[in-house]
Amino acid sequence: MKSLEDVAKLAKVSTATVSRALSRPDMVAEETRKRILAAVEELGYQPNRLARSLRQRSSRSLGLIITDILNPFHATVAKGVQDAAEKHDYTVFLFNTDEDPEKERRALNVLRGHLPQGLLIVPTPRTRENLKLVANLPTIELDRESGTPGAHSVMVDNIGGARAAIEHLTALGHRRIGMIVGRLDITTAVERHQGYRDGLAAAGIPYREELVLPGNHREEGGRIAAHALLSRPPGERPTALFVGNNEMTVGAVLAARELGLRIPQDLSIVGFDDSRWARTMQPALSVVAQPEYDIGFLACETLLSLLRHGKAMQPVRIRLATNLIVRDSTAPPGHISQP
Amino acid sequence: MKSLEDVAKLAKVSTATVSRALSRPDMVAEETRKRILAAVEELGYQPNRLARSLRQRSSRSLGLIITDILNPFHATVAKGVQDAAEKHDYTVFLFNTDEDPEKERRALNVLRGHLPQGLLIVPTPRTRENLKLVANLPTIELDRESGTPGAHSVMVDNIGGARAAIEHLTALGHRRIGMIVGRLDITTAVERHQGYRDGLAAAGIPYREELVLPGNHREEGGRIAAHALLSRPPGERPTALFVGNNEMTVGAVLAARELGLRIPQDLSIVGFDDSRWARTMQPALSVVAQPEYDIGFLACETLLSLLRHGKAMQPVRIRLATNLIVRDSTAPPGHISQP
DNA sequence: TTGAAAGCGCTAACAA
DNA sequence: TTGTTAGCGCTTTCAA
Repeated sequence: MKSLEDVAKLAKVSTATVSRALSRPDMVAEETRKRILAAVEELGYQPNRLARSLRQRSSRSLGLIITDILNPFHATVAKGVQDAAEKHDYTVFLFNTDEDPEKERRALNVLRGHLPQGLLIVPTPRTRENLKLVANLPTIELDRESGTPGAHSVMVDNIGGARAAIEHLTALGHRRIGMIVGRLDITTAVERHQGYRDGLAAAGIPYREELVLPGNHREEGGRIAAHALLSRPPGERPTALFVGNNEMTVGAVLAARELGLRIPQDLSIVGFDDSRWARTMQPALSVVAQPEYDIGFLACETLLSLLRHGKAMQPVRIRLATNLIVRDSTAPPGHISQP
Repeated sequence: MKSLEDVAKLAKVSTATVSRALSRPDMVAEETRKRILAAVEELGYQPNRLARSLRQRSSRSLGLIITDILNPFHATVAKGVQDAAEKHDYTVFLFNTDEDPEKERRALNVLRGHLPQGLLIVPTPRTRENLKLVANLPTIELDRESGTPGAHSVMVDNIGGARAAIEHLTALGHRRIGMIVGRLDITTAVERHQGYRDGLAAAGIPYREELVLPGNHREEGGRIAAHALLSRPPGERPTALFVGNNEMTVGAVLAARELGLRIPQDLSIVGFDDSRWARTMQPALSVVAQPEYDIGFLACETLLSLLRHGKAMQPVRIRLATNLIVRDSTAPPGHISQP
């Protein structure tokens, strides 16, 4: 690796001048600058970011901690973050927690050593505690909230989205609507559950606990919960299912198939979170779509602007709208009599 | 941030001793070490990795450059890499090129400034040239080859996988088998094409150029190519399609649907690369599965072992086996007469 | 507009 | 076994 000194020698100036030529060009004479840039070019010089960061006591980098890189939702969020960061010449350190608070803790500790300027994080249930490891690091929470007082966040309108899904179903005439909710220690699940209740209330349908089952946010959890709900006696079985995230929706669809229920004739399904899978499934799935990419992009832009303008601001809490996309998995109930 | 000096003061030793206590514990007296660790604990000290790396002139980090984080194949490879890296306490810098050589160049330049110890890269068509930016950086190519002489690589047996797919189809009785091949400037596409030819040859079926169409590795490219192949006159239309990657397979299935072709009655399809989509599609898709996770994990392990044992070794070229999974998208041709 | 010099936090000779 | 010291490559006073 070439260093500033190599460039300085070649351009016959001091290292200080080279440094200025690169980071504050207006402080260097036109003439000198040209000479320096030529030398940089000739040597293929790239600044050593470690040295720069060490000296400046902060690096042009951000941490990004997500819970599941294999989930297309998170992968897309990550892409939004990366694109925004790259635009501003920031490097992103990506960590994956698999929803494991212990992995999150480790990630935060490693991250700390890299002196990032800020952090974007999809919280786990212990994030509030873990964030103490990086106190004072400007942080934005994505998708969910950790409950940290004064935290910034970028989320979607989960309540409104869930409510829209339920209103769509009640408008079709469904009265017995089941929900596969996520883990109730994750705010998105709680909010979507709230939207479900609101939607029922708006249609004057009483809330029935036995129609709501938790799932672990994975395909298998959705499958098991759906099996339980759909195995209820004929008159008790939900005619429609609202599923709290993309992975569990896959499980629910598989369960319906295993039980020989046709969608939408025997069962209507609305999932949360769109995906190619939902789009190309047969029948194509009605879903509450989220602006995943925007969540990441906007969160990153917001964080960077927080960094620029000092962080003595009010907490930023952004809620993006969701979008109900009606496809072919929803129809009036009893379209064809139940088996 | 606390520094070594803070710890040293608290433990009443020199910074050098603290440094040793942390990185070479056996060089420090039991007694002293305990005192130091207590101080570390009390202060919540985390080493500044920038300073350490600057001093050691190399950081405990690796670069990972993939072409499309939104493609589950790549996301899974990335996860394999991350898991292996984490196991050895390495940090991964992840960059995404979107198959754009210019973005790749920028990524390499930024990466360079972070002094990574090694690089894992899914090449683009200009990687061979771009890699000059990081000459001497131990590098392993994943999934594809850039053509750099002496390069290390971890790939799958594309020829064998494709051949197995074709043999499966010919065994079912297909004679007119179309292929949607990828971009021929990417080695995987070339190899899968070769496997296709080999498979045909093994069954004594002549190769027909007009049955092979390129695609751009995206869903839309697959759709367009499939449309063209499947719109041929009845007696000329392929009875089976072999598609060169996961994204294009989605497009091919959509095209078949648009044309009213039933799978597998009217058309058999085999895709390359498994996915949840392929598994839960109806009919479930027959595919050549790749060990995505293992590609990443093994490549990372290999890179780290290269780093440990010096790099004066022979080029490492690992080929992992693929696995033909027969599901419901393949059947004998003319099962039901063509429309 | 430029240069000299100090120092970011750490590690690694070398000395004790 | 421990401490002293120099220095990784850069930025940033301060002085010229």
